[in-house]
Amino acid sequence: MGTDHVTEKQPRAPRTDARRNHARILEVAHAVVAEQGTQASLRDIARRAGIGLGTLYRHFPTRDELLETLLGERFDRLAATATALETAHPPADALTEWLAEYAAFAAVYRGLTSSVMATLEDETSSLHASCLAMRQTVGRLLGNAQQAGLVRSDVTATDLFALVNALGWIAEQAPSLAARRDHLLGLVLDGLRPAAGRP
Amino acid sequence: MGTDHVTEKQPRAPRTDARRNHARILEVAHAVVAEQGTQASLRDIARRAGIGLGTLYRHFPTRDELLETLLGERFDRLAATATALETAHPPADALTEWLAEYAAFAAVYRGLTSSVMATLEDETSSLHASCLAMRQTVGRLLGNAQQAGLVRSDVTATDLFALVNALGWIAEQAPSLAARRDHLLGLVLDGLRPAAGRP
DNA sequence: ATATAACCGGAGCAGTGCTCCGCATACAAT
DNA sequence: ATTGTATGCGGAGCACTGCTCCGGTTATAT
Repeated sequence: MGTDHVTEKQPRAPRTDARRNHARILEVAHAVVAEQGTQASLRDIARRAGIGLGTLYRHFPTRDELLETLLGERFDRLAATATALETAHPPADALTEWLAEYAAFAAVYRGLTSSVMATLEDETSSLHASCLAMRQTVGRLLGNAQQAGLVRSDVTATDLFALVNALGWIAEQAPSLAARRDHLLGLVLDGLRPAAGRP
Repeated sequence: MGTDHVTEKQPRAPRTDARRNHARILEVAHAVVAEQGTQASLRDIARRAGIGLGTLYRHFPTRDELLETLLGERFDRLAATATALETAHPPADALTEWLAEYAAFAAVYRGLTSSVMATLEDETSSLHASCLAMRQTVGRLLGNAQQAGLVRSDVTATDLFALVNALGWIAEQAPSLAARRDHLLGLVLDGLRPAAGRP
């Protein structure tokens, strides 16, 4: 049973119009989400992409799936940034710098923080993997800082992630608070430093 | 122009059915909001109260108005608690104790934190007044703690409110995080303490 | 008993997420 | 070039949301 040609089980490549629509959806979705946040209307995205709603839903059956494609790469890049910072900076600097970077990113995509938190909780989410990977990478930075005695040992990566996302949430609530984002981040980070006579 | 009777401009008391519905709405709304959070469907509330949607909207033209009646009293009580703590405890204890109380309250009403933050920003909201009053009262506690040198002087009441609401937000995101709420509150509070050689 | 102001309740509008399926079409085989 | 069909398209439709508007009901004062 061996046909000469490569006709094993090629499921046939997607049609050109499908590929075109796929790309167009991502293009428009990026713009709309940057404008209106992760809660943007999918109908609106379809309309602005000049395609039918059904088409959008076939390409991305759930909102998460769309966000995954939209954000997955960014998350991976943030994880890579963490790894880079790990070798190039002393532990404490690496951690604070990454957190600042993440906060800046969260400022662009409104609603991202909620999505991330929900995703980390929901294992069936398609965004789960990339979020978890990112958290684990940051967990290494945290571990380094703790080993160096620069961060309290009773702080988990989950804690840290929750806090930095909460700061992102604050910034989303009001422009005036967004301006104080760095200040608040500083306050929180000070809370993570070990004090004399504490674990 | 002086009629003997008291017919000056009495706008006439509300009808008994109106009073009954008003009370019933509040009763049901409390239950539903406690169950489903502040984003509960108003249609659902009307349905469960056994009244028409129009009736609900006439009694409370906006969601905020309903929440105001539902939460205003609680807010006032929280403000009163703050005043009580101010005289009964040393500055730092008073502040931390109040914050813990607020966090506990926020845990009951899901979505409350978002409402509060939005309300503080929106002066036209009917909840604005009570929220602002509460924040100002807490601001006094904060001022005392700062004067006693127990809290950094560059922390504003707005900062503090944002942070404690953010902690409430975290707890809403996942049950597992709700369990660590007090721990996270501790972390944040440590960040507020002044360090040597800092303002 | 009656007049009427106050009140009730739901139909209706515009929006949302999401499903389903008849029809058009890109592509392969002839 | 023609034809067959798998594949993809797009919108009608369902169930929900917040909110408005108004014809019919009813409590209350006369």
